[in-house]
Amino acid sequence: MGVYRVMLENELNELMMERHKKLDDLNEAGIEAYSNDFDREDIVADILDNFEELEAKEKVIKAAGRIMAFRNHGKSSFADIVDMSGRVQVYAQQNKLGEELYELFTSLNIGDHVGIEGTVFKTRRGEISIRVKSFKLLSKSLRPLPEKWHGLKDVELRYRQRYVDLVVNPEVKDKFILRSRILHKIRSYLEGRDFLEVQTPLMHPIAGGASARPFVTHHNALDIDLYMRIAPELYLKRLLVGGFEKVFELGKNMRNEGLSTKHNPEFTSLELYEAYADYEDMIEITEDLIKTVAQDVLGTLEISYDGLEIDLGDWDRMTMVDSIKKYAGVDFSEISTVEEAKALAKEKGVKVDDKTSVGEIINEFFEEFVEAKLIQPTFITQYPVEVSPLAKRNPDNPDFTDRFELFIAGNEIANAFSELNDPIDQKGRFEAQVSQREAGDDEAHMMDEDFIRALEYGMPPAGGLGIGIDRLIMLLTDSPSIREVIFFPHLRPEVK
RNA sequence: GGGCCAUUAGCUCAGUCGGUAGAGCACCUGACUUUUAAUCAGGGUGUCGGAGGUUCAAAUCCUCCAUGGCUCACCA
Repeated sequence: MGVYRVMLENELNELMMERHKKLDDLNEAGIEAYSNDFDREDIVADILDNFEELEAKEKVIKAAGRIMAFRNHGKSSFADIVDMSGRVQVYAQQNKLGEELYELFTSLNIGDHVGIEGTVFKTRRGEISIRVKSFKLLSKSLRPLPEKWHGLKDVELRYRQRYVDLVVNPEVKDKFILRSRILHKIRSYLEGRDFLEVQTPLMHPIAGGASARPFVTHHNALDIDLYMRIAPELYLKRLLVGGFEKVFELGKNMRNEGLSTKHNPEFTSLELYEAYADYEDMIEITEDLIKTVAQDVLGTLEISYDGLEIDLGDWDRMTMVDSIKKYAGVDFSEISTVEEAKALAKEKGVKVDDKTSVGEIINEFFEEFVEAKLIQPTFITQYPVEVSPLAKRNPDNPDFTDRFELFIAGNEIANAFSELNDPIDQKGRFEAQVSQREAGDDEAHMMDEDFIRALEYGMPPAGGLGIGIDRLIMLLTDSPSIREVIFFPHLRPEVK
């Protein structure tokens, strides 16, 4: 024991040395520093809620938690212990515990976990407290926690050591509790509408369903490379072929792209598919879902995000071409050839050298001039077919698809369309994507023969919807970075 | 990948013009049996992110590197 301390002596700062010394002392005294021999019977919130009754009955309560503060007064001491439900003060007195036990109590550190047995009372100042009859050390903490008043601010440390962030910054824990409630509410909402939650593969032989660079991994026994999924879309649509009419999957996607405040390599999405529905139905469900979740977890539809006031009760809608007319003053309904579109782009200073179709140029204009301006919830509809390889064409204008994306606060939150169920059209779209791939676009879709085969058996017409859950949670929790709503965001490996 | 900014004690932060490295919290010692960021007295615990360079002298000036943040590019 002491040997361990000596071994580490050169690597430990003085605060850690003190704690290792205390651990040595405990071991020498035969006291278990990591005991599991304590049956917690009461959680803090219940103690606070039922104080009068517990006090009247002189009930001996058994609570456990982490020590977060110490106020030592000589022959008596106060400490705060915290469990998942809250904080309560405990009060230890030398004449109640005996000299030896009392000394052990005062030698505890902030960060230690203890089990406390005692009765409740109120102090002069009216604070509900537990008078310690006995206690047990459940886990000796060997590292000092950050300062009690300022907490942990260093962003890098907060992400690398999220466990510490969660201990000392209560608002961080609250945010993740809210995240959990949002996920729960989404599930219960969809189950209420008779959707079935399903799980499809995370490892795909062909990465499909989105335009993105995949991660590659290797299966040893089969000796094949597999892609980590970039979207569950093509598998969920196979389920529509199989006869499931309302399905959703809430899970992770992985994309091998840069990191930013809006991008984490793995992120959570909701995808849902409803047979015999179309993108108009998806607009309805998107709006209703987000309103329901916001009202339920926030109690209001009026939210503030990054200093912007957003009314989730007020939803706008316009076509992509109309939005470009509105924000860029350019009318693409007058344009029919790539040459005209490129001339327009040059005039407006939009880079379109690598673009080969009007649709791609329209999309470029949209991203350049419109996206960031869409602060209030806005559905942008009618996307060009060239940038929508899985969406059904609009019957009246086959250059565009029955698709929408939802923007709030300048961020894309959802993407949905009437699903393309014509196998021949789908095959043609894949082929167009494959030639883009061959031309060097490694984010273009791959050909998925099995998916075409599935469509050939017949997929019912359907509406499909994808929601970026992390971005939705950012919006609902007023978080400026996706890293604030993901427990362990990806960072470069720690260098020592 | 480009630009800008940051990195000082376990944590939060000061550090002037280049001249002996500081505070609060935490921690240790002592006093104190109802405190509330308890109080009082004493104690500074450090590879100033790393490596070079300029200088009599570098936390401070210069170069490179590392990590992080913001931003642009990229990307749904």
